[in-house]
Amino acid sequence: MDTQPDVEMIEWRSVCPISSGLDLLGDKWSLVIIRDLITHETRTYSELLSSPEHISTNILAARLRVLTTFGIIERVDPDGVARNNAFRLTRSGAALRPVLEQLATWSQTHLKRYHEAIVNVV
Amino acid sequence: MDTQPDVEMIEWRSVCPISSGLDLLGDKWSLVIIRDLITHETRTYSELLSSPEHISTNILAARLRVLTTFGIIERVDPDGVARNNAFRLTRSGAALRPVLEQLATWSQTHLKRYHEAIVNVV
DNA sequence: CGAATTGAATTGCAATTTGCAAGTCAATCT
DNA sequence: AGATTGACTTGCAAATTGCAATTCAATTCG
Repeated sequence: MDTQPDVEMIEWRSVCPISSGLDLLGDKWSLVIIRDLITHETRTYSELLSSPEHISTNILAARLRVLTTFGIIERVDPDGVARNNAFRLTRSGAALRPVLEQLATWSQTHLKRYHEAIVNVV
Repeated sequence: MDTQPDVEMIEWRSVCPISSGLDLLGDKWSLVIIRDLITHETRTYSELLSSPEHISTNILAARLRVLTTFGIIERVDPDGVARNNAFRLTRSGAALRPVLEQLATWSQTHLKRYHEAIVNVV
């Protein structure tokens, strides 16, 4: 991951919208970050770090950069001091809500037998 | 990945259904395999290999094993000869269709500006 | 006002995962 | 019977992930 990630960084495996969505978001962390921003509106770097899944600092920074590059999240007050900045979903990012809702619904009904502590959020 | 994967192989990062779904399916290949089985009902190993995304043989075998372990796919004619076997979605796997539909819809509307060749499937 | 603290990262390195190429092995065609 | 095909497995290199430590500027504290 470079310091200035470009939109060209992603290799689209095919013209399929499903595989293309996964080319960008198909990893263990991106949608967790987006979940936090759906439930909390805005979150700072350290608030995102404090989520129960324990993302590590370098991975968080890298994902935030990519998500920003692709217009899924944006900084609040981007010209102020870094310390007080936070991230929020763009229109595009907010449009992922139905994807997460469907995933949550599926997990709640089909994963409970393997992971009893799983909770219902939808 | 062991030869006989167990349900214990996955470490659930939290009790959140979204992160838990991603613990199992949050990689670049699982949902691509599931997409193929949604659109084709049953597929053999080599048919899955021939998809345009070009999964490699070891990754495909590993993912099929995990998806089978978690009851998302199953073999057709599991007692026959391996050569003629194929995979198909279980009820649980078929229930992922809305997740993929929502992802496809999102990609079609929000990824086209970065990946012009993306096609509409929903 | 200077020192310690905090928030937002970056860097180095080890461990894990991914991916390519080649090999295995049993079941069919020829 | 020999070659081929389908379904994998194995070995190894490359890329990614994750942990720990470090940096660095902006507050807060004494």
